[in-house]
Amino acid sequence: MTMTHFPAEWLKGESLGETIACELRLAIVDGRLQHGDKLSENRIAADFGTSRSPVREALKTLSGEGLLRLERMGAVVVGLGEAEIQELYDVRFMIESFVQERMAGKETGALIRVLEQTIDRMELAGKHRDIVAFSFEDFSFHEAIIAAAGHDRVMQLWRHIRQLVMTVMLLTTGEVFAQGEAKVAAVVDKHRAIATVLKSNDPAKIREGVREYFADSYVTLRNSLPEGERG
Amino acid sequence: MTMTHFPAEWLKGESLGETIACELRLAIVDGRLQHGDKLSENRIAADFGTSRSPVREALKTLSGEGLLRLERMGAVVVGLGEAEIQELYDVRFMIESFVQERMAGKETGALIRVLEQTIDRMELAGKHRDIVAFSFEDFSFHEAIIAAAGHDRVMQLWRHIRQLVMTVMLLTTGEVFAQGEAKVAAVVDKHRAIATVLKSNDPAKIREGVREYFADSYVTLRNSLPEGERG
DNA sequence: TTCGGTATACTTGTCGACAACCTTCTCGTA
DNA sequence: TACGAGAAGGTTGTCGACAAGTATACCGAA
Repeated sequence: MTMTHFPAEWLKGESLGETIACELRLAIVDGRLQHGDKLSENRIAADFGTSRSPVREALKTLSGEGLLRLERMGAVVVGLGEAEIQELYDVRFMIESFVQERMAGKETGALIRVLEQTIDRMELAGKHRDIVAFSFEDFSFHEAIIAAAGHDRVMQLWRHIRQLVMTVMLLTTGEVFAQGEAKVAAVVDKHRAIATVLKSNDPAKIREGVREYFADSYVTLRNSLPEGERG
Repeated sequence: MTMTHFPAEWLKGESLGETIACELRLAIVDGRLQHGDKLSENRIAADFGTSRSPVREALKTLSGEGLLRLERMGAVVVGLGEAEIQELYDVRFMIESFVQERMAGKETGALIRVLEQTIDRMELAGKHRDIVAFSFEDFSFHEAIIAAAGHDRVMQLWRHIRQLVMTVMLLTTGEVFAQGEAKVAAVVDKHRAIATVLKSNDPAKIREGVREYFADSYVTLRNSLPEGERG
């Protein structure tokens, strides 16, 4: 699954800086840019045919996502190896645990409806083998849950990793699709399970459901990336 | 406690963009810039006597910290009211819980030594009534713990709020000092308690210690800001 | 050969300028 | 008066240029 360009419809209306950030992010996540590579603003600006300003903005964004470090002399790629992806799942787990446990007492009817719609669209995208649509719905599912908590500052944390999560999902979805329809269906089911425990409004069930989801996700991921994809 | 300028020694060697970010951050946190205020890059650049480039960088940074929103037309201040500060404590609690529980099994000797040194310096700064030094040690204490976990991505999350936390500490420390020596000593003791539970290496004790620390911190905060300080 | 110093090329931080866009105010018209 | 078109001012996104600082390469001397 080679994906040399970020889906154009995902960055409609975005600024040049955002676009460059998305392209560079994808290049880092899929391994075209590897750990230790040094990037120069001038060089990237030349590659993209822009001035340094948007590149500068993009590098700052990516640095904020932890994909690279801004040093005195050039930006060095940190990359996203297996350990880093595990860490990303740790953080997602931490955030979703916090958010979902916090939602135990609240009215979740509206959220549940949105989630079920999202899952249906996800299932449909799975049938059409539409990687971009599928991963987008997957992403939307989790973002909807986090947004529903109404915790501005946790939402802010999420904003710092959302694009990265989206990009990682885009690539892992490709791997999942390559493993056949059963695997795709399993992913859909996992989301239905989350929606179900959320509907139960039982804190213990929710906590366990989230824990299970992420434990399982990491296994899926680990199987998806047998050896390549090192960043 | 009016503090119209960010401590100069904290931004020695920082770029103009960082400096402007720190000054604006302080202005937002201490309420000189209030919720809903609109900021213009041109205006701020004129105020600071710089070009728009560093201002732009600063606004992006502050937007990343959630202190303002970048809209089509100007940046609008989100501010830091009581609810937002509570949320900030939520996030700190979430991060430190994750980090400290994760540290239960590890060798913490080196960390403990650093923490004890830090607490000693904190106590000394308290005796000298040195607000800047005291809050800096307070900040260093928590950052040292988080850094010791060795979890790059959680550290990355921390980076997004560290400056904000530092600024909030700077102001709350002023309030604490105003409440007399006993209160200052209590804050020092709370840190000693954290170091102690960490030394115990007992997960349950650690979890409870962290919980207690933050529960207490929020009470302290609430008492510190009786009605003013709205952002 | 190895070490020290200088020149060189490249890097970032900052600046001022311009174009495209949005908002708002004003003015002419119904 | 009410309303719509258009001008005017303000805003961001992007650009190219310059200065200051740093790593590197090179060259001469010991």
